[in-house]
Amino acid sequence: MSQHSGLAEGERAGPKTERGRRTLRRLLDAAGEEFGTRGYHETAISHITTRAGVGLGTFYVYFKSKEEVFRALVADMGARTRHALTESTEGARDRLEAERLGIQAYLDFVRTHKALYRVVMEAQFVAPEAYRDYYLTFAAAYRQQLAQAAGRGEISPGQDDEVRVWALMGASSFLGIRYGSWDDSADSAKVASAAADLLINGLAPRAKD
Amino acid sequence: MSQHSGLAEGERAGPKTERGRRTLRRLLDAAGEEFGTRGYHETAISHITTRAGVGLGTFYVYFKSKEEVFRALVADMGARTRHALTESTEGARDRLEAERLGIQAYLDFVRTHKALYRVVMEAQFVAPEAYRDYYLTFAAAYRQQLAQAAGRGEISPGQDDEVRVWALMGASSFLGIRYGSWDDSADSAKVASAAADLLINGLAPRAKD
Amino acid sequence: MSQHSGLAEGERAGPKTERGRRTLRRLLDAAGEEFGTRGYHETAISHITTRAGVGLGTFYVYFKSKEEVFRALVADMGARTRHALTESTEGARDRLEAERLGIQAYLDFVRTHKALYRVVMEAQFVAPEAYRDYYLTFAAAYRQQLAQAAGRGEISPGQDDEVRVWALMGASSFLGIRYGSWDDSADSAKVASAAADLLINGLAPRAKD
Amino acid sequence: MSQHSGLAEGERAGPKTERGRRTLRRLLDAAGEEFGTRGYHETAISHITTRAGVGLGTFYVYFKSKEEVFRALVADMGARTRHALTESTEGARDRLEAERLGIQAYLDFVRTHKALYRVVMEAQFVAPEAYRDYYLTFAAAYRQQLAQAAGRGEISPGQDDEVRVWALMGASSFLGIRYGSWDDSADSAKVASAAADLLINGLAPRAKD
DNA sequence: AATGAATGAGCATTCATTCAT
DNA sequence: AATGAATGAATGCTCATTCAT
Repeated sequence: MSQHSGLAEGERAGPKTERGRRTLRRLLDAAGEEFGTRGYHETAISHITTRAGVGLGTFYVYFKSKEEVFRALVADMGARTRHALTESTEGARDRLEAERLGIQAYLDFVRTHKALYRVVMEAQFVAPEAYRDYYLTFAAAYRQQLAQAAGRGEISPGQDDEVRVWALMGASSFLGIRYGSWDDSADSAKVASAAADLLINGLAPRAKD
Repeated sequence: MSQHSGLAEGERAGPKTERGRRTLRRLLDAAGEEFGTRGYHETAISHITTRAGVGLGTFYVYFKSKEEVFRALVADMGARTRHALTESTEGARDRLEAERLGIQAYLDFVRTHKALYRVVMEAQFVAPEAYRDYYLTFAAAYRQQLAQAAGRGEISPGQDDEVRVWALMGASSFLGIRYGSWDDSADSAKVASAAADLLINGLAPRAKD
Repeated sequence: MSQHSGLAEGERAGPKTERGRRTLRRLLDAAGEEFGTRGYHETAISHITTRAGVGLGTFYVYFKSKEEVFRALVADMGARTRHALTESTEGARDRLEAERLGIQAYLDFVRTHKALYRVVMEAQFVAPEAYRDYYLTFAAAYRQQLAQAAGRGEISPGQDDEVRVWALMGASSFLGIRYGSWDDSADSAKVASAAADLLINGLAPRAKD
Repeated sequence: MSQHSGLAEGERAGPKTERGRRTLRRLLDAAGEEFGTRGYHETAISHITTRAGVGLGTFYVYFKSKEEVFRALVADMGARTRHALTESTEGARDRLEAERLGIQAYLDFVRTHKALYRVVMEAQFVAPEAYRDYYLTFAAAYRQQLAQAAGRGEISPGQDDEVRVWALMGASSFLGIRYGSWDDSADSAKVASAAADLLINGLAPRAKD
């Protein structure tokens, strides 16, 4: 689903030499780290190049602008997240189990990629189209999963899949903020379990209650 | 719960004269509009004062810094949102109905306060504590509602109310982005209904299915 | 014909305080000096503000950009030159005498305004429209003088006044470079006399020759 | 007087291989085109090498600096202009006719070499010595022509040949700007005729008037 | 209370030039 | 001969904030 190229789609021909490729990767990593910790506006290009251990001008050999790296990072992050989720739910028995596994995988992913996660969030204001793309791509794939699962009878048909998808993404996203970014001390399996319980069975009182 | 004072809690004593109060309100409104449409970093103090029709220096008579107005705006928005939600769910028969009403009210609120809504979102990066406060305050009240409702048997006890609250806030929040900010053409009652159906009954296949 | 305002036409409302007016004038003078001696591209805004004795940011209180001061300077110079020429030829008996007086006045003007003169020349490349305007305005006025003089029989009608005007402006201009900018040791009256002799009587052999 | 070598006088030994000579020519042509259309300061070496279809580093195999190519271009242009003028006036009956032919040839030359002509003009600010040389060389040759013609009685002796030469060059130069660069729609023969009439017969009223 | 002028730290970006291959 | 990667000095411009009036 993605080769983790680190290169945004539509990028112009990459570096020709091995050295060039190494520099590019360094720059990308440094940018992710800096943007992710200081935020877009507090990050100066010189912060990135210093961290990457290259000269200031070198940055502009690889990127047209500050925004461009940022966008590349967001796209890269989208591909990686989708990849992680796909992998984590591969072994699920059915969609309901996949939901739980997905939430947990997402939490863990956020925890291990805090910096890049922040980049995605900030994209909302720095590169809105990139942010939109991120979630639109996500939503489209998610909807398909839901439709297929409904077809197989694994989940209820629901009233509107687009609405369900956004509600589900929102739930995970906020749990990611609360239990991934802000406080990562909770047991992610338990959080995922409690969340899955809500999303699978709903708020309504159960028979046994 | 709030008188829509437009003044953040903890604000130092307000203006003494009527003229002063008017200037303050103008500045606050202008700031909301500017921050909400151009974003924090693209907004210059001069944009705000120009829109407010006052001199540049006047801004600093009323606020200590750019961030301060921003924070005041976020706090104000939090109070207003809570107020709107409280009002909207007042007539609900039970918690389940309140959920649906709350979602719809939230969507409508976002739609009618797009600019200020954006301010809240951006607070995540501009004034993280304000953003945290916003949701923490929200979450606390929400948890209480849930606990009381569970006590009354209106909803299932669930595994972890903190988790449920964040999942529910996330769902609404993303629906707010999708159907409030990005595309406000959909029927908010239908969206709320579909969302409430998911959150109340869950994804799991129903008896009738 | 001009009030030597130092302000380009179309300038937005000027400074409101006396202090502001003084700062503007200082900036304008400093810019003229710097551009005139180092050239546009070698001049940094900081050179100008340092010379003017104001802070760097102050520059941008009065001008929108580096190019804007430059253009203001060109326009100002145009007005001043026209003024000087008008004055110098006021007492002339007829057009022929006016030509000689004009050339000499022009030489003297260039010599005493070397810096600003250079600015005009460089405008050709920095602000072509300003340069065009400069000469177009000049040419229009000059043509009128010629037409009136021809009507009075003071000069021959000629084949094409536009051509004559440009040839005459070119002649003066180059003499200005040669005897004004490059080498100002020659007697400007003699140069003007020799030039006027050529332009009035032509190259053709004279009767007495 | 020149073989249009494209190489400035004083250039260090040229390329040894045929390939090298071709690269040099390409670079020179590309530089002329770029400098001539974008101007010196807007032209980056990379523009030149891209247009020439060679690598960036290659430029420095052939030129020591950006200014060096520029100067080479100016010198080349001087040689070519002189050549064109010499050729155009070869068949003239006398100096007066040569003047007219020269003006027309100059106009036509400017029109067909707009880019390079701009380079010469800009030399005034980029490489003043080159510009000086250009006109000094010109002036020297012109003076000689005038002196000889005066000796032959073809033109009046005049008061000062240096002055005459500069006035004449200026006239042609400005006509070149006005009717060569800015507006090349006029009939160059007519313009030359009107200009020659002025320069040959002067402004003074004629007998027949 | 109101304001406009002044400020300078800060930053993105450009580009001529060098150099190892 | 050819080149692409690397560099860092240089600079235009923005803007939050201060302050004298």
